[in-house]
Amino acid sequence: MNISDVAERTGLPPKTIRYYEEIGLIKPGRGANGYRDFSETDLHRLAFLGRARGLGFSIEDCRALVALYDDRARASADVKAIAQQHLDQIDHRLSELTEMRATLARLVRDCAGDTRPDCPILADLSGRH
Amino acid sequence: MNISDVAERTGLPPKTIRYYEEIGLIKPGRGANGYRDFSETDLHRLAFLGRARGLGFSIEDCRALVALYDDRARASADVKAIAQQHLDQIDHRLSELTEMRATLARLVRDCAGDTRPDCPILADLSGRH
DNA sequence: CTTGACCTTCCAGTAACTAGAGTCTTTATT
DNA sequence: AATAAAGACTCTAGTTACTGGAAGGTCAAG
Repeated sequence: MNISDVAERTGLPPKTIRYYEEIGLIKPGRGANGYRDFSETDLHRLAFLGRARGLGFSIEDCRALVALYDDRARASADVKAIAQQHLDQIDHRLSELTEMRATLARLVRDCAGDTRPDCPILADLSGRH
Repeated sequence: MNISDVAERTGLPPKTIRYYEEIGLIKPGRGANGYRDFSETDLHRLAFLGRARGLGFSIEDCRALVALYDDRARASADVKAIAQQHLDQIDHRLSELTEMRATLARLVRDCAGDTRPDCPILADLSGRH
């Protein structure tokens, strides 16, 4: 299977697929013409990667996850540990963003947003209180 | 004032301050020895930048915000537009993260996390249902 | 006068792609 | 068969916002 077919079926752009090969996440075969020749296994692996990335797992997380996926004898605890760690990161990021949002929303609300130069947003950023 | 004093007073690392000069966000003077010599104005500007970055504004947003800050005749609407746009981005990111979190939390909850190889997290990522 | 703490510049690396140039192969049309 | 369009290939460089490290100049203290 050629790269554009795989791109279509996995939703990943060809550039990304080449990149994943470059960093060793997949190792598709090659035809006589030098074109990559993807197997069904490659396709599944790429789909797996696409879903993991969609859930926000880092590339290195993905590398660990596919290794565990390949390992028939893995313990589910190993997978859970990675997922739990990622979940904690998400929670952290969420609380940061939520706080940021609150501050920004207050500033936006208090700003007249008209032609006058007076602006509480800039006043806040400048450190005046 | 030397760079390490500024670093301490603004909370920004020296490397970051040099970087901000490199990309034109600040233009501190120079002493006879070639050392940067920061004025109180530079200090305020850096503190402003630090707060804006802390609120998640991009460097380009910051560039626009300091320009507006410098412009005595700016309209508050211009500032508000940037802030509102950023707020929208944050809301978008928040909803993505929230959804991601829900999916991941369900997977983690359903995973036994023991020594058995059976793992619902991998099952989900592999596309099985 | 030397040690150590600063300061300087410049180069390279990070995450995860993405854009574009230049070239080769395959496929379709004339 | 010639040609043109589509699609494949590699390689370089750019993106964001820094960060680390090397090599070298400067300054204050003992």
